Amino acid sequence: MGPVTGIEHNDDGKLDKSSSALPPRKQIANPVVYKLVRVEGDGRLVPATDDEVMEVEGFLECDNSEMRVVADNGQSLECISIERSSSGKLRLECSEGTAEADLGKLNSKLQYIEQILQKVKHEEKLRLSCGASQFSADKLPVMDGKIQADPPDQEIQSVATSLNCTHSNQSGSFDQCSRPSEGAVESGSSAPAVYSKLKRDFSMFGGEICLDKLSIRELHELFKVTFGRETTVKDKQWLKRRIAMSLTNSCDVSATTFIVKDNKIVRKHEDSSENENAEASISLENMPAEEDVNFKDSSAAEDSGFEDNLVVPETRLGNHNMEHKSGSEDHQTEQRAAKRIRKPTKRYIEELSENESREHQPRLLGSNKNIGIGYTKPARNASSEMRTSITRLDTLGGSCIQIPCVSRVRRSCPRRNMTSLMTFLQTGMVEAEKLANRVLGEHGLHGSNSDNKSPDKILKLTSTPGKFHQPSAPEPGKELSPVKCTIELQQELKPKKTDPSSGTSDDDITTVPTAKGGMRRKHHRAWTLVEVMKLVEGVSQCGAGRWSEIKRLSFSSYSYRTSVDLKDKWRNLLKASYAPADDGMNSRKHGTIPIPESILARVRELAEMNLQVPPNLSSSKLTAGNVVVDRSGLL
DNA sequence: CTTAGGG
DNA sequence: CCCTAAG
Repeated sequence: MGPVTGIEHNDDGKLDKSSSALPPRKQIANPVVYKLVRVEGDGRLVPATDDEVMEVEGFLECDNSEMRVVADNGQSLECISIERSSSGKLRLECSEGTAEADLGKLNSKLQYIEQILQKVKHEEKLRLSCGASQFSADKLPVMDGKIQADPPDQEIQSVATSLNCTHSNQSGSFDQCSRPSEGAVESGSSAPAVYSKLKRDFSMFGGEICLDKLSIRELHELFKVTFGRETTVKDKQWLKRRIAMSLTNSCDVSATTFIVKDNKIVRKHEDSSENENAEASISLENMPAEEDVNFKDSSAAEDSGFEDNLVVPETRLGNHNMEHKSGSEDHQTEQRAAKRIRKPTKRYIEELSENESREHQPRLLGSNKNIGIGYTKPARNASSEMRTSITRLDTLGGSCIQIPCVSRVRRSCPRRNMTSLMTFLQTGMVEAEKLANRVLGEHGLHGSNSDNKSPDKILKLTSTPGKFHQPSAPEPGKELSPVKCTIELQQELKPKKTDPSSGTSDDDITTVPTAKGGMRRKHHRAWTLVEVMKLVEGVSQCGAGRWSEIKRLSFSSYSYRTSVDLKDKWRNLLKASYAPADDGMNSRKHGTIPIPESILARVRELAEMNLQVPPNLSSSKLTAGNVVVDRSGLL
């Protein structure tokens, strides 16, 4: 959803929290050291600035006491099953490996949760503005307009689900926790089960309503109780919102599971006020109810598809819960929810999209739209990407966004990095896709999503969250792979089949977007043996120097090889054939592919031929045919 | 536009 | 590979 209405600040999204140094006590208690870092688009972690730290500080402080618990538990418990990678924005760095992973998960979850919350909030606001407020009045008091609930939305459900999911992880303890008064909480929901659950969760808000009546001083107290720290903020709205958030979070936390935590929370609430207590209990209740089921659902949802933002939110929720569990208290969660939330993500996304859009979009639009779609399928491993893509969707609005993501991915991976296996798969897949596309039509519209899908899938499977290199379908993926034979065969076949139309598709792959004046061409494509052979053959047939002709005859399929390229390559071949004479070995330079002696020999012959023949050839094109014959005979 | 050659 | 000059 769009902009974050309720959220005040925003971290840019990239920021992450974690922290180590800031709160002294935390360090003491917690064996794990957290560091606040910003995750750059490329995945690098950059130390957070003071400002950023400040933003997050609150969380840290609050967490101090519990963080440790979380960490411990988290490690042993396995905080999150959901694996959304932190690729995007936030990431926790931990000194401890295990903790690290968990934390990362938690963070990602938090992010999702935040997003959801924002979304909900946003919706609520809208609703309120529309006059829907009545709705919330009784059942769900509107906290700040934040979340209330209109359960009808799937989003809410998803949220609930996610919450439950979290619980499920730690299910054992949960059950014990309690679900005392589900009925009471539910108050009047005629909605479906899920819905009702939500309501329950939100019932907490009921307490919130009271917030409105509270004086600032009272709010401060409440704040203190809730977050364990005092606040000097005089903004009533802010306080209310904050508290509301914390409450919401607390619910999650309870869900998360730790009894201990629950206890803590409960205590707090008790101290603070009746309302809070009620909420806490409620939240607990809610969570436990659907634990397992929810969890599964959420995961399923992810897998099923990201089309809806909702899905993402779910995931996030899960993460969020995890975090709570990990150690963050209400207030932590709250802060995140309030601050981090989506905005950052959006920005982040936008930035990314911009960068990529320059180069990728043009290409994508023209040739591969499908790819984007394919991504939609969520893969856990690819979570980071997924996220990105999703985000993009939000930003751009619409399916279009997805495409960019894909392109982006492609971009990131120059192509070759993928393992040979990948290449192999890709080649096959890509070609198949291309063929299909071509058959369908070159328009670039490819009607077949399926084509895209498969590649995407592969990519997802293969690729790891981190950086993602994907050779990507769009690319011809011909020669890159180390495995020459297979690839070569494919390549050869492919060109012939696709030749006619291939030009277009190839272009996509190869062309260089060159936005400004910068990038000129593609990312150097290594010459494959097949290509070299073709070149030699072409030269033998057409004669050296008639590159355009050779290009047409032998390289029509390879759009990325221009006549100039052929010429250059030939030049290199000549050099190679002559100079090193042969190492004795077929292989040539390290990086370059080994050129079989036979080919070199042939190149030499042709070279000699050219020396002799040139006059003849040059004499006339018409004679070319004759010339060719002669040559062949000579050879 | 195609070649040829230098970077 | 890229760029440019020359035809």
